[in-house]
This record gives sequence, structure tokens and C-alpha cells, in this order.
Amino acid sequence: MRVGRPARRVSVKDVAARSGVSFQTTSKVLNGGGSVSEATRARILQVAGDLGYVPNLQARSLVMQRSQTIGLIAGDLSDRNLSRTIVGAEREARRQGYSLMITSIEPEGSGTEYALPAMMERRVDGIFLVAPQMEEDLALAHVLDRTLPVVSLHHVPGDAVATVTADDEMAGYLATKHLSDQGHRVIAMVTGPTGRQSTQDRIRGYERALAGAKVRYAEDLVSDGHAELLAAQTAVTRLFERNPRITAVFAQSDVMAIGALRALGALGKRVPQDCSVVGCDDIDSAAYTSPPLTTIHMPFYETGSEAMRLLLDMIKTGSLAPRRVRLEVRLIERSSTARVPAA
Amino acid sequence: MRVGRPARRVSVKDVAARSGVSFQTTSKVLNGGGSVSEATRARILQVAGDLGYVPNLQARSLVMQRSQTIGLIAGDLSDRNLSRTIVGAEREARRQGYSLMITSIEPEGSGTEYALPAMMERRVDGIFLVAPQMEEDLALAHVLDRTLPVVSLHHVPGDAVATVTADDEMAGYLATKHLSDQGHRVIAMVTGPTGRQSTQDRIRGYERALAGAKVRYAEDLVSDGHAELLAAQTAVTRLFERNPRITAVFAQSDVMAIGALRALGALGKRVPQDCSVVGCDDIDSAAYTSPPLTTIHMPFYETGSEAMRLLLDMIKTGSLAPRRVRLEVRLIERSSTARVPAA
DNA sequence: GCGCGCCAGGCGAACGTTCGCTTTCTCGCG
DNA sequence: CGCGAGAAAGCGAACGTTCGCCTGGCGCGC
Repeated sequence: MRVGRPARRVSVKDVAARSGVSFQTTSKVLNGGGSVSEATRARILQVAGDLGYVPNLQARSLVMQRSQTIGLIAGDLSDRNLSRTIVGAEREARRQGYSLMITSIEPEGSGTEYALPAMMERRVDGIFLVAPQMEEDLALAHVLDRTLPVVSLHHVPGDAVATVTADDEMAGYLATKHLSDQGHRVIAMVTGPTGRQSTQDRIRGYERALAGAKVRYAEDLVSDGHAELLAAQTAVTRLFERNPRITAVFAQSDVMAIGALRALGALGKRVPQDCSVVGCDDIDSAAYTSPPLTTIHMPFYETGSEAMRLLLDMIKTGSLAPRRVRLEVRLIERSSTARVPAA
Repeated sequence: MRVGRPARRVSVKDVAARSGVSFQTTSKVLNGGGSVSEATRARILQVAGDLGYVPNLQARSLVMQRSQTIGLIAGDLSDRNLSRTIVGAEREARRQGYSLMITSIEPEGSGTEYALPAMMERRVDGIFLVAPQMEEDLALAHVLDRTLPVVSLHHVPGDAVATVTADDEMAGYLATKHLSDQGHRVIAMVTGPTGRQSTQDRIRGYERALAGAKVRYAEDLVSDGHAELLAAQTAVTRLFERNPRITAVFAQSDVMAIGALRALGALGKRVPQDCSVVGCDDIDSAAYTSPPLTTIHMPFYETGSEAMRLLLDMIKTGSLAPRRVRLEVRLIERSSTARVPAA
């Protein structure tokens, strides 16, 4: 067992001393600038390699006034969809030479208290918000106001923050239209948390498609599934109790769609012969349910990379304009939908 | 649209100037040290608050020679189990005042080229490796050798790196023993990637339980399921073709167990009446399969927090000793297992 | 009444960089 | 042969901290 930190890291000065030049010249060589003769350049690089020199980005950040680091505040890292987004963001950041500082906030939403100060102290160049649950956090919005480039996946009060989202309205529209195109007229919907912007957008899309098919919106056909399998399952059971004439269900997420499939199975209804189901998200397992789920593909990965691209762009240009980017979604047709059964 | 960075951040000097003291005194007040009169202390704190002073951790790191940041190299952030682990690690780090710098490496395993340099340049205080796929990466092992505290979730060549793992051998043992206790004698196993340490450990546990039940290990009862649902499904189908007398299946992961359930369904076998299935991991959806899956609970979250605790401990004590921590697993009995059917 | 100790605060240096300016040489040209 | 241009390298300062040591002043004890 060895105790004690390894010897002090080698710095430009060490390299300089060994090469017989000033440390500033070494610095020039190591980051490309200035004019240095080919001979000394080679010598310095050689020595730097031998000594295992690793530049100290903290020192560099100090003088350059930027850290090449962006802070990511995540709602729930273990959420599959969010983590896809994070992967996309991380990869794009890496591609452009930035690192990610990640902090996840507790469900109780104490994000503002810890996460933000930690990032500010570390002088991140920008912040990427991936925290649906703090959509309406006013304190957060206030802190973020115009001090740093920020991109969010979700709406932030005050409209001062740029957002990158999938086209939720279109998702609701495409799902519902697909059903009405197949003759369905009594289309139920299981929503996500009703407080969320994305839920509301999907509802709007549902309504628009209904209107296009000249079907009246009926309150007793929509129910809150809380984005959970079990909750959705009972919600669907209730919906059928209230209205047995339902022939199609649009679930605002695939896990809720799986809950719907369960409920339908328990009710003795075959999918898609007796009832069609459309999900949303296009999670991996949606292709393996029985029957495989027709769903709306949400571009989680692309949302992340696109958001990061926008954020880095804001950083580079120094723009704080709250741009809005909306990404395309598309219908994935599998086997959980069919023409309305003959009455 | 506003262009241009916000005004320079306020530093101790600004606070000092406004309070009429030297910046060093300000520093003393702001981090508790030294002796300062109550009056000036109060005044300085007041001014710091008014000015919105935020300490610059980069500058502090420079002089303190530690960054209060730990680097996390992740194999696949969107893997549900790994991300549970990461959440555990993040929370523990946060609790102790450390931040996490996360980089995910590509499946092709080019982790050594980018991830490590980026972390070294940022002078992380330690590294947490969560990358099963680079278990045998010799280059990585070489770089990591004794330069920095490192804790890994997986074995790293050379035995110089501390590891924190769940007790995989015990997992295999408990699963298999549970089956043999119920009278099963022909117990098939679907393994994860055979190159992985954890797979081998679980196999050893399986063998030990078999030996305890006086059952001979039979090669034609084990098959590689590649940790994937579909692969496991076909693997199980093959196993039954080769040996129709199988009455129980141990799948080394829950997703593979779900594949097994599918295969059994397709073969017309009822679970658990005709065949028992036990999974491993205890993923969320294991409770919702039909029938609900008996499985081995792997403490992903605790593995993360425990690993982080160990890492921070190594950092604080300066110890580089490669400790090994092994976490307990336990059987979760649900409805996918039953006594062996009467022949 | 004098010296000592202690408290409040200041000062300089260091951490590892980048950057702009100055110095020193060398070489070419008129 | 002298002068100026330009290349190569050095130098000083700055970024925002922490830390150890120094100084000035005041009260107290003998």
C-alpha cells in the first residue's frame, strides 16, 4: 500500500527548463501560436513527450476566461429517454472539444439550491437544462436570466431561455390522424403529467387531428396516465368502463401504451382487431411488444446533439437570444393499429 | 437580441475594494479562516451578497492542487443499469461537495484516446470507471497505473485498480440454488457476454449450486444470450431443441429472461407450471412481466454510491491501494418459478 | 511605566497558464 | 559599410485564489 500523492505534475516550466528556453516559448509551441524555429519546436515537443506533460486547463481557463466545460442539469439520469438525449449532447460537446459537468437534481426539485451554484463556481461556459420537472421553476428562471448561455429541453418561465424540443403537437396530430385515417371515430387518449408543456402540446395535436376528421373532442375520452405503466393500465380500464365504444387508444408514451395493451388484454380485447393502440416515443422495447407497437418516433438523441450545437453556437457568438428549435417526429407503423372493426 | 458576454464576474478584489479591506482579508472571511473582527466580517459578507460574488473554483483549484471534481468514464450512459449506478455515484459525490465530469466512450472503445486526456487536463481528483466493455483494455490499465485514485465497476488488467462490484458469483448461486431447491435438475442457463468477468462469476455460482445439489454441469445446457432480448429468445429455443427435458432456465439478466419467457410462450410452455425462469438484475419491468419475474436483485444504485464513497476516501487519505468491495445481492421471489412438474 | 502578547489586517508569493511587447540577432539591400 | 526589417526568443503582467508571515496597535500584568 502506497500512501501519498504522486509527485507534482509537470508544468510548462519543467518542460522549459529541460529544453533550455523560457516557459513562455514552451507555451507558444504547445498551443501553436507565435514564431518559433523548427529546431527548438521539435526539441520542446520531444521533451514534453518524454516528461509526460499534460496542460492544466484550469490555469488556461483562468486567463482565457472560458472553461471549455458546459454544465448539464438533469432531472433524472436514469430515465431512458433523457439519457439518450444526454448521450447526444455529450457526443456533440466532445466533438467540439467541450466537457460535460453533470449534476442530477432530486425529484423534490431542490435543483436551484445546489446544482446552479456548483456550476457557476466552476465557471461553466453554458448550461444545458434537461429537467422537465422544473419546467415552471421561477427561481431557476430568475437566476438564469441573461447571465449565461442556456439551452433547455423544456419551457422555462419568462421566455428568456432557448429551447430545443421535439414537435409534440405534431406527435399528437400524427398519432391521432393515423387512427382517424383508418376509420376510428372514438379515440381515447392517455396523457402524461398534465402540467407539462409537452403533454399539452400533444393534446393540442390530438384535438387538431380530431377536428380535421370532424370528430368532436370529448372530455370523457381522455385520462391522465402519469407517464406510468400501471397508472395508464388502470386509466384505460376506466375509460372503457365509461365508454365501451372506444375503438382506438392514443397513449402519450410507449410505457403507457404497454399499460394500455395490458388493460385491453384483461378486458378480453384483441389488438388490433378489436382496438388499435398508438404509442409515443419509440422506445426500444416498443418493437418487441405483442403486437409490436405503432408509435411516434421522438428524436431524443438528435434533440441532445442539436441542443448542444445551439448552445455551443451561442457561446461562440456570444448571443443570448432565446432561439426556439423544433425537431421533426414521424410515425412508425407496426402492428398495433388496424382499420376500425365493422360494427 | 443582445450580443456580447456579460460584464466580468465579480472577484474577491471587487468585494475588497467596496469594503475597504485588502482582498486577502476578504478571502479569509469568505472561507472561514484567519481572525477577522466581527464588524468587518459582517461588512464583507454584506458586500459579497450585494455584488453577487461567486467564488472561482478554478483559481482555487490552481493553488489548492485539487479540483473537487471527479471524472466518470461511462460505457453507455443510456444503459439503465449503468445509469442507476451513476445516479448513486453522483449523489454521493454531491453530498461530499464534489462535482462529476462525465464522458461516455464509443462502443468501438476509443476511450483511452479522448476521455482520459480530457480528464487529466482538467485535473480531476479521481476517476470512476463505469465501462464494462473496456474491461480488458490494457492501454487504459497502463495509463491508470498508480497515477490517480481510480475505482472501477469492472475488473481492470493488472490488479492495480480498486473495484466495487455486486457479488456476481452469489447471484448465480442464489438463482440456481433457488431452482434446485424446488426440485429442478435440468437447469439451463443463458449467459451474458462470455468475455465479461461478471458473466464468468455468475457461471461459477451456477456451477457451485449445481455441485451442491449433486447435479453434473452439462455444456449443452448453457448458451450465450449476448445480454439481448432477441438473442436470448433464440438461445432458449435452441436449448429446448437440444434438450427437451429442461424444466428451468436461469437467465443472467432480466431482459434475457423476458426473451426466455417469449421463447417459452412460443414453445407452448406455461411459466411456471411447465418451466421455471429466474432472471438477474431486478430491473423495474421485471415486476410487470407475466408472470412477474423471480430474479436476483443487483444493487446498482448502492454500487455507485459505495464506489464513490471509496474513491473519495482514497482521495482524502491519499491511498492508492486497490481495495476490492463486493456488495450483497438477494433473491426476489415472484411468480415465474415453481416446483418441478411431476414427470 | 514599560514590555509583552495577541488580535486585526496587510503583504508577497505561488499555482500554471496566455498574451502583448521588447530585446537580440541575422541577413539583405542600397 | 550602415541601416532597417523580420525572425526568434524573452520578459512582465494578468487571471482569481490561498497561505504563511509580517506589522501595527492596544490592553494588561508586573
